[in-house]
Amino acid sequence: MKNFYITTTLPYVNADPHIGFALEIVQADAIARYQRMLGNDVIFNTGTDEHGLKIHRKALEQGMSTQEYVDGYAVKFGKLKDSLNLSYTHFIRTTDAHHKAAAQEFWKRCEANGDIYKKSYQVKYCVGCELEKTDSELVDDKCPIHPTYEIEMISEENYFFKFSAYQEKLLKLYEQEHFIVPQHRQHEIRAFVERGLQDFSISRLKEKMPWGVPVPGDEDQVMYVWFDALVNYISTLGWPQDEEKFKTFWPGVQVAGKDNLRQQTAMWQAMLLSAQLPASKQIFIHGFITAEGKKMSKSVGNVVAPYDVVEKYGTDAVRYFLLGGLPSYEDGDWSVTRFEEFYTAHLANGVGNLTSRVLTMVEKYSDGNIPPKAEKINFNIRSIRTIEDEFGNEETTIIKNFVDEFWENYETLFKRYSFDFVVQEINNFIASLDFIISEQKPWEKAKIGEDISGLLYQLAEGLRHIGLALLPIIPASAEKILSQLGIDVSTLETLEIESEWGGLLPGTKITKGDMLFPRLEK
RNA sequence: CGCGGGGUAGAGCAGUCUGGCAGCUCGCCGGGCUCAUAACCCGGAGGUCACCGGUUCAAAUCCGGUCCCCGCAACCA
Repeated sequence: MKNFYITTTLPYVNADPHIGFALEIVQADAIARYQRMLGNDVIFNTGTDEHGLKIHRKALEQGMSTQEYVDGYAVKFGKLKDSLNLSYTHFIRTTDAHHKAAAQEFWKRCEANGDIYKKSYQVKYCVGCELEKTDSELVDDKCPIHPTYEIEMISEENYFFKFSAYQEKLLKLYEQEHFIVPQHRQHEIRAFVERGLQDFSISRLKEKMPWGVPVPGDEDQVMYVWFDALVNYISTLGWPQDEEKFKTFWPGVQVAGKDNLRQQTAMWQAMLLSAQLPASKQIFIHGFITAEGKKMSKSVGNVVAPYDVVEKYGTDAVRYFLLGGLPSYEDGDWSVTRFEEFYTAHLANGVGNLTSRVLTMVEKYSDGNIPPKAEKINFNIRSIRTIEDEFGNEETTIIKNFVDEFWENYETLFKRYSFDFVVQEINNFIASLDFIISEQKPWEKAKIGEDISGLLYQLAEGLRHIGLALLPIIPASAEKILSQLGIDVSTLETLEIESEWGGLLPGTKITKGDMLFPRLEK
């Protein structure tokens, strides 16, 4: 048994949960569940990023204390666990005392390494707004809200992190193949680092922005939110107090959106190097979700809320679409038509219907008991994937060969985080069973008194494999399939053992349940 | 010359790294079947792989160029 650590990024709590974050956390959940099936001990971390000016301001606007404000959001994000059936083991809030202490210790290590220095720099300031402005916020060097005021230059002393010192080391890190998945993201960040790095500011004046982790040894400054937030990936593991536990789980796998590429694969990695800690093991970068072909935005009002769609379609339908209906590496589109099409084609007509027809046949033709195993039955599986024997004959393979190949592909695709192809592979398996049923016509054979027990066994056993394969994707429905086949999910062995052909015990009583995926109302 | 993604059947996409019969889902047309959730199975129609040029026995794929769309720099993952 190995230890496996996976973490999402922490969503910033200035808005309600977003379907994009639901994608990220469901992907991480599928990976965590898959790793557990392999028999590994898994720590799966998520949480909330709760510091910074934007949050502080929002709380002020809403007339509540900042703590009250973030507490409310922590609850909202925590509810995703039930809503999306998540299996995370750790939920960290960056306002947790142990996290703040860890962030300060991390700071000290970087400082001890000579990577933190104080510098005064110029900021542009609009007196009208009483706020700092970046160049991109200004039009013709004026604040668009207060064009009659002159922008003032004020100078502020902040701490900086020597990002520039890590260019070579980062480039070295990117030589490692598959450090970032997909590959083109690794190329992208490498190109960015090659262009040269600038030290970045990692603190803010406390009098302007009190809502942050105090900088060790300087009463007047708090950490800039990014610096403290990134440390969560290791503070959640008990670093620095529990060095032993930390070492057994770190480095881990990180999941992040493409907007986070620089922070996760460059800044955070440089920070780890500075604190003399191992770099992340691997970082998976997912794309964004558009809504009906358009970018989701609050002002347009087309933001898809995970709670709404779960309420309408159910947890597993949403998980299935997020993982199987969107490209795993690129941007994808959330549209009601596409969602419903996918649901009908693959959940209702696919796995739902297959489960129903297989179980009904076992009921009707085998008194509801799993029949004896077949020695060998030949199936034509040409519609699924052409497998030829040494004579070039396509029709001499039995379902077992097919299953072995299926699990091989399943593993490869899962380890590449190609969830869309994993789901496609499962759908192909389902289609193959549907095809075999049509081809073998068990109802006809039963009518003329032919023995179909071997065939029924293989179909039920095939369904068991589909149930297993679906466990990380749609856990609740997969458990239903398995329990209808008389399998208690809590007694499952590792995937290596369970994926062997023939695990289903003849004589087991099956119990047909309700429809897994009812058809959507037209 | 800021960074990145994309243009493939009516729609949505895969295939491009590593050149080798252009594929998948939905929709459409025709047929089959009754174990199953109006489901399932078979067959069919539908393509200038954005455009121009090059390399090659062979290009959606590699090389050079052109056009167009989208995202990031502003709430928002």
